[in-house]
Amino acid sequence: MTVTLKDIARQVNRSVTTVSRALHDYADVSPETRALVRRTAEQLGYVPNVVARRLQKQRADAIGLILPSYGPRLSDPLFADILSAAADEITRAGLDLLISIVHRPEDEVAPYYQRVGERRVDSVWVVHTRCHDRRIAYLLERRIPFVAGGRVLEDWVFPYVDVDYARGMHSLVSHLIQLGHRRIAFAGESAELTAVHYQREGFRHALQEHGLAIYEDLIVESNPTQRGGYDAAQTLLSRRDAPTAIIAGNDMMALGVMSAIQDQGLEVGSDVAVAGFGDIPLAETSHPTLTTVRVPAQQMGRVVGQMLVMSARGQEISNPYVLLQPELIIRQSTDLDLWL
Amino acid sequence: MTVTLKDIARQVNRSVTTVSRALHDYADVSPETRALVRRTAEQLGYVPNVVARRLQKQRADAIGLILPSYGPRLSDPLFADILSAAADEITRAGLDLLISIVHRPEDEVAPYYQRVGERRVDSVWVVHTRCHDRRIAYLLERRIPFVAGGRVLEDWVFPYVDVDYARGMHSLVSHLIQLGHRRIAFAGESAELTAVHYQREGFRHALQEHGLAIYEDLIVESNPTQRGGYDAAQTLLSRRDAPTAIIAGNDMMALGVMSAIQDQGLEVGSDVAVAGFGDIPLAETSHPTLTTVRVPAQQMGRVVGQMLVMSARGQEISNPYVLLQPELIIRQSTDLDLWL
DNA sequence: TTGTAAGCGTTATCAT
DNA sequence: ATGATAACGCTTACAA
Repeated sequence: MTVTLKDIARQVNRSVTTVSRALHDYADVSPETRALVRRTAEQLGYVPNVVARRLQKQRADAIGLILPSYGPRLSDPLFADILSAAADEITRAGLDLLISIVHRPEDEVAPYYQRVGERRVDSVWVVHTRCHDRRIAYLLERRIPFVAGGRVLEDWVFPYVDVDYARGMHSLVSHLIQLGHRRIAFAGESAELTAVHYQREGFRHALQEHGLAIYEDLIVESNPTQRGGYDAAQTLLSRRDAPTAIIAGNDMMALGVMSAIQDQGLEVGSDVAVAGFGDIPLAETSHPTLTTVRVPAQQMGRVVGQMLVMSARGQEISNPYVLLQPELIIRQSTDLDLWL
Repeated sequence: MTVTLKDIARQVNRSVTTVSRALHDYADVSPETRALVRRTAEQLGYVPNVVARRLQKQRADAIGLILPSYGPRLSDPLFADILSAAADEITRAGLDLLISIVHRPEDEVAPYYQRVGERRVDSVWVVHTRCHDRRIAYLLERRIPFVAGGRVLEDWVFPYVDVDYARGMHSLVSHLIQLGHRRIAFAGESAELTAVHYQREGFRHALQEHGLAIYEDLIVESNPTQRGGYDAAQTLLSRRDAPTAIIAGNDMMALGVMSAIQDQGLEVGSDVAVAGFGDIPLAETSHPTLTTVRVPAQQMGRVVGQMLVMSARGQEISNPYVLLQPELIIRQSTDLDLWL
């Protein structure tokens, strides 16, 4: 049924070797043979068997993404954009992108070793890094090629792409302070996550720099969902000395924060300012529109995709430590006068 | 560096054949040998090379998802949930799920043939089916194993999982009519999509059944985004004889519809009723909360995943035509009295 | 310019 | 109960 090099070879009365070389445009094949082989291959509908090639080349030509079900959800718009862009880069390069889901934290490292050991993939993509990430330690220890979406707080050396959350947070807090806010809160996901760690760091640093007090009870942890934002805001607003501004770790949380404020009969932007991180499409169309720190998701995806390709090919990664700069997008939720 | 069967064989002084059989629990291996082999494999850290196995078995043990960049976005919450559940089923079965992105409609069929021909995948998953879908025609013609997420309007026979949009729409329209609405609009994506076709069909059918006129100019097409819903609502509301209820093809569009209504100074739920399809998390937390036809995304994913696994294994699919029933979720956007 | 032969790591067939 | 041999489809020394 399926056509192999052997079939072509028989047809054109040449050896399999010659056919292989002809198809790969080797110089030491006569033009006539090359043409004949190509024509015949076309005619017979030859499609190379990549599995055989992989066995011979000892390369899987594939990249693995292991997605913790407790980690970034595919439905997270930002992550979806990153993933799309990365998948695009990877398929463009002729490699496969394999996705698998892992449910329990205790199973989170084994799949990496397994997939690489089994030769399913050449390199893996680690997402949602934590400050002290077992996965990274494991991969480094076993010398498994990988690229991380995010840094860690250890002084380990490995390729990563990350966003400068501290800087983004700094410009956001400065913006709020300029508007006169003195009691600013931050609600983020677990501080175990490197991203959240840097958000908190930027938060504290900005307050300090402006000579403002840091109220630790205004730094809270919550789920990275709209619901999580809602709950956190409720708690914060019920405090005596409630904050006049609430920053959320991501835009979905920020939308939840806005809901909570509105449900208390307060006005977002005047009574309480709100801001998020990400700049998902909803940020622009919410009521009021949402001030946010834009994360360059597509660029992240492109870059991480390219790095993964190099890593999978065993090439040196040209620029292995990439820190992308976010951009502050000011909208109505911090400044109602804005009519965008 | 990497341990193969040969290494184990040498170590235990047996043939490669025996080692292979021992590891696969064949009956014709002595208990001692089996134990010895297992122990040694463990000790040496043997990991089977699936590429070699695939070549020998002539199976890729993998499933391909080819995602049109103009089709369902990964960030579509519903699709993300379907995909997660399917990926879970697939990896549980020991198969790989490969994702690739295709950009141009003219390139949308070739990748299927290529991936299967190259033996990268055994079976493919077609999403976002259209009424007359070239992809399905192509796959059937070439006898490529596949499972479709959605039906077509041809009388072709192939395995699919779909949602009964017509029925969902019917109960939604009935609900609105009961509330007294007579001018109901529907804004959906292109009617080329089977899902939208059935939504329209259910829409017309429900009106007919209740003896109401069908105003064709209240059936409009728009992008499946919040923006698309916003624009469609603006157009609809500017008509003389504007509708008193607007149904959107999905929840994101419905949110856009709500924004447009609010921006015109009208109240959602009293002045104009709004409903969507999907029941994404945002539907429950929007202001007002959104009436919607719940799509059982996770179940869809599980089912399609299981079907793909059977298909990839060359097994007969036990129940190849699955039509899942949606559920009407009534919230404030059609009935402001509801205090949920 | 072309061909022969070996090898990638596994499984299957057929002996012993 | 075990082993020798071939085969899966391809690439690549090496030889001619």
